[in-house]
Amino acid sequence: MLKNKTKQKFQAVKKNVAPKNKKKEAPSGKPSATGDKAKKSFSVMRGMHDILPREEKYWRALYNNSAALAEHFQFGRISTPVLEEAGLFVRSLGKGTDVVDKEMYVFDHADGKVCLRPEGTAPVVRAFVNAGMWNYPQPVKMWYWEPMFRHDRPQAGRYREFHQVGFETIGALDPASDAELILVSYNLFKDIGLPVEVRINSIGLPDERERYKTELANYYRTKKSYLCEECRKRLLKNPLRLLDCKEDQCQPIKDEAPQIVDWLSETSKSYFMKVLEYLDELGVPYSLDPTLVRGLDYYTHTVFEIYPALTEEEKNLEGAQSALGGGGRYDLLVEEMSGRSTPAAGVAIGIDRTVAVLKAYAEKQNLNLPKTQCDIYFAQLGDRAKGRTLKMLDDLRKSGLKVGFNLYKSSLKTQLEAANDLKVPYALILGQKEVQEGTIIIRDMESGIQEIVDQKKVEIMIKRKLKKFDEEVK
RNA sequence: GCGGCUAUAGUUCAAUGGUAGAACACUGGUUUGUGGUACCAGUCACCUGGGUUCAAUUCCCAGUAGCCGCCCCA
Repeated sequence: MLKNKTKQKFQAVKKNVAPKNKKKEAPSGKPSATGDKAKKSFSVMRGMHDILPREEKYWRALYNNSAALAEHFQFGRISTPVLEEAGLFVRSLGKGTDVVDKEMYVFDHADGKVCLRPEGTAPVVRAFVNAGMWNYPQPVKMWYWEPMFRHDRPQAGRYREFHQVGFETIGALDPASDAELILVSYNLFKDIGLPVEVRINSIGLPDERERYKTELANYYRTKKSYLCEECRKRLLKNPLRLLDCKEDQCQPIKDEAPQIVDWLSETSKSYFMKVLEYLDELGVPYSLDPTLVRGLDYYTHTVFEIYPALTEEEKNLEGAQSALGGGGRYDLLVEEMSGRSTPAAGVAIGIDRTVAVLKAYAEKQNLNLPKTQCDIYFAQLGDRAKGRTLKMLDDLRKSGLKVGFNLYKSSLKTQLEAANDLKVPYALILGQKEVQEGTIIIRDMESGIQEIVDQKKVEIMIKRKLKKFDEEVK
């Protein structure tokens, strides 16, 4: 849709421009460069999207909350390049994962294969290693808010350029750090009024997982004739994915399947239990999901995903059924990247996806979105007032007042309509007469009562009125 | 990457084998310097290419894009 709309806009613009070109070029007799034939218009590329000013409040709500949480929980902001060596992800995410095999934007470069980063954890770990952060006080806690790229087939909430906010704790092997990350991500949504649920599981260490995988495959092999086609493929290729199957015929088999928790060592198991204990104490609602096995190779122990907590009715909302975020522990990744064993855990949240749900939600619910509201509106009439208005607007800005205005409308009616839309309690009106007299009108938007005051006193008076207004509202 | 559905104004939707209409939004007016309601007017659209046809926005095919399911994931 966006593509077409953008195209149409361009065409509309072209129409307006066309007559001018004709006039200009008619005398020379040369054919117009723009001509009558449609000129190629540009559209946003597939799977990409513009973030328009209208959506900004949702992005800002999320960003502000992320930054506030990061500050409170003491995560330092890190920003890594969009471009990385392709090998970084091949080694960290693992060959055979869809992200690496099918979805990376890879380019040949004189220095070898480079790519647009498909995720945030590997670059952060790379930066950790490069900067020798072992020498920092441990653990090192970092957060990021960055665009990511994956060449996947687009869908609602699934873009080729998307944004993630992520939190990583490197250098701590402590169930409390797992719980802290879950708490931060949970609050990220909860604070702005979006209800979410946490699904959690533990996938232990690689050798435990391998043993389980064998066991799971053995179990499924005995039921092979009852499986759906897709599951038969999974059985050969990636047995863990059998747990993702949504086919009805496979459900009973899935329900009876061995669960990974039972194949974990005592140490792994008690680590997981401890994480759950912390979550209980924090009051973070979670559900154990034995079928949750995340796709990236680097995960160990705790894995979790965050889903919007939707009612049956809301599940039909566009793109609302997928995970908003996910993460887990990756104790072996730093060693894989550097040879130095360092435990770590992290979480990544899909911002575009969250914004989509937030938008759908905002229509029904009262969300804690930042107020872009103005304190007052400044209406002006006539050329002389316009010049004075700019000056006064600047003075009011310096005094900390948020002022709505439109210098390019001359009708007072229109300007007061705008003031009304902004729901400001007071409007200032500056016309020719007021400019001459050095005064300005303060209009009470509710009662319509107006008073004429000296321009020099307007700032103090309006502040006094606003204070009084706020008290009355409370 | 696979399967399906869809494509008309800024948005949400209509109608139509003879080039299109509403609501909301936007601009202006009724009110030559006064909003919240009302009324009036105006601007803006048939995704692209090919085929069938006297004639295609409409039917057919392809492309493209979006959405849904799968895959995967944020």
